[in-house]
Amino acid sequence: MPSKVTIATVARHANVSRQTVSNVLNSPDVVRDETRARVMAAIEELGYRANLAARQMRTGRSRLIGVRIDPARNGIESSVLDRFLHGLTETAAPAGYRVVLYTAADDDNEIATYDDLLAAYTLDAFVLTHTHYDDTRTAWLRQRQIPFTTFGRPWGAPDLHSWVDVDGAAGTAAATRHLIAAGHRRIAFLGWPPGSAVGDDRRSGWQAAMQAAGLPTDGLARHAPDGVGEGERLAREVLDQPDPPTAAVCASDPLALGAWRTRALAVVGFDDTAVAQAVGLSSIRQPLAEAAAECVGTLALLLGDNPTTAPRQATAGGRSTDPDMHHVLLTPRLVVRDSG
Amino acid sequence: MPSKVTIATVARHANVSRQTVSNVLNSPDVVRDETRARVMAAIEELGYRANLAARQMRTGRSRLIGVRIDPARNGIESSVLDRFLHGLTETAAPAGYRVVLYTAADDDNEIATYDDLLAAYTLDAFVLTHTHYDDTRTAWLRQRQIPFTTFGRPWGAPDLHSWVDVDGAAGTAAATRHLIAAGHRRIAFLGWPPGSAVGDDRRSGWQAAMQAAGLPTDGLARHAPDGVGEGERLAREVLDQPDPPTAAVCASDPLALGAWRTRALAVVGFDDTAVAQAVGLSSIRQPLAEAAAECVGTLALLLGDNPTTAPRQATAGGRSTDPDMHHVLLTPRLVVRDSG
DNA sequence: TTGTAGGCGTTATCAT
DNA sequence: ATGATAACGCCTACAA
Repeated sequence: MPSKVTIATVARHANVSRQTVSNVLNSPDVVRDETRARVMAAIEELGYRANLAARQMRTGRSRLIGVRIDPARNGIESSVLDRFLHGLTETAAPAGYRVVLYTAADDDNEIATYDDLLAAYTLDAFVLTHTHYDDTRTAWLRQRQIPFTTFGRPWGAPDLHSWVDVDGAAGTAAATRHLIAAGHRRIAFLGWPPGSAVGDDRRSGWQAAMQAAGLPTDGLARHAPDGVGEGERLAREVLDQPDPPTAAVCASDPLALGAWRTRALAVVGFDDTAVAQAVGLSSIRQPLAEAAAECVGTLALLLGDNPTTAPRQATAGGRSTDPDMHHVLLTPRLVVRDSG
Repeated sequence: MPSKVTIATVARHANVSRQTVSNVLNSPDVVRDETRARVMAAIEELGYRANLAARQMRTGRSRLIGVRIDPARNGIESSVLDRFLHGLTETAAPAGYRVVLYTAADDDNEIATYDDLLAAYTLDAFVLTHTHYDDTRTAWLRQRQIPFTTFGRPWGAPDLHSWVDVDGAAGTAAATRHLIAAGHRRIAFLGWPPGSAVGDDRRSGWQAAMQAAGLPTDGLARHAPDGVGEGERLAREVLDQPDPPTAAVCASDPLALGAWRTRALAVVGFDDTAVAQAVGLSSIRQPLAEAAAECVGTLALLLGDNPTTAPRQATAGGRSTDPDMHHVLLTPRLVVRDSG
């Protein structure tokens, strides 16, 4: 039973005091080489691992990071969060952190959950997803000085915390340029109703790329809630007018799939979901693993981990009062398939 | 700062000793009504929450459950695990447990991770997914008496632990009967190469239903690795023979989508993924939220939680040596859409 | 450089 | 029924 190996066991085994063992772990440079080697050998041999609960009582740090998991909403978007979550888990582990999941119905509910998670489990930090206009969560966390970063910019709010995001506008712009290069001149945009931060951003990329190419956008944008049926409807709408488009940039894969169904448009979707892969839809793919890694890196910074220190031992420093905010904007990549 | 409220604070506030507060929390029946009420009021007023790290040092229990998260393999299956994970997180919380994520490349790697998670974080239990033939993980856990349950039966191995699963054969049987009722007589099965436990199971349901209806199955089964392209190829293969089928039951949505593409077969897929929903594929849907809830229930049993006790206080009993094994087999549901 | 002495917040044991 | 005391494993002074 390896769990019974404590720091005292190691100390006895290496003929040193418990304190020396602790030093080897937390301040290796303060102990003599020969001694350190002996202690390390004992640790190895005994398969010792520091008990985090005990450590936490002293340090107040749990090495646990909270992330929300959402229900598979439209059923289609899920793969995005899924990949992000996997990336987070994978990069957090070598940094000495583990990911704890929670669910929440809305912002208020999520804040209550923070409170609970903080009080009971003493989570070290949170990664927030799905940032939106009037996001109340960030203020709550900031006020309490809880370390956190968001996957998503602080839309429409002052820029007061670290964040990581993917440049949606750059994605739709790239898609638009790709279609222009393929010879299209009339290119529509099918997106969500104005007012969703992410949706507005994606639309702006199309608009900018069109304007940069000297192409008109009047009457070429249509908006509806997400969905395949809606996508098809919007597509027929733009097609059913004088001088119809020959291509469409879409804010999501479902919308794109609907448009693609008409077989009358070249189409590019967004998020490169399983659906796009399955039916051969061109789509814009977010670098989610990278985004996750950046989130972990940001948190490590916030938590005062020394990057040069070995993962597991990295404990020392108290969390600095206000490290520079970290802002990372990643560029998505267009995946070209049959649809355009 | 609510985290500073300790059991001592409450004790002072209620004019009792710390121990009495602890009793109110862990053995409510041992304390006088009047006292309990006073303590509860203090707890409420102060917003006290037990510190789990400290509790863990005494009890050895972390109220943390480990679950593996996989990379989005084929990119299509992800939604299944995603929904399961969400269900787990959601039902674990009211039971007083939180879900911790980890990744692992293979069984050996996963076992090493158990070791780590157990030693460092003292996880209380694990939920294993993706059980398979020659699964080495369960033996390791059993040997160490680590509480766990699997989502998936112990395929081809002695039945020595609790598990929850969905009856795949029942699903394909239902799909087959549905197609028969719709008038089909020649019904193919498109699945994965023999040797995958889940795949073999799904095939058996089709076979049984066909035989029960007195219909032949000779030459109507085809196997290939998962994928849309493969599905289409298999479909053409069965169609390209004398007396071809008019319908196909498939082991997965990608295979079904490929078959559906030929427009020559009625088709039913498996897992009701986002793809099926998007393109209107009939598919068999696993009750993943229920499965997750059953897993949590099983673990609660294994961990000796008293179901009648309020969630958060439920701590008392030591884990009993060998509670009855829990086996739950859930029935999936056929979702009928355009494809058959 | 190494050892000794608390104490983090809980719960279990044992008195009262 | 309630209260004092010890102990879980670790880390951080401080002393040697």
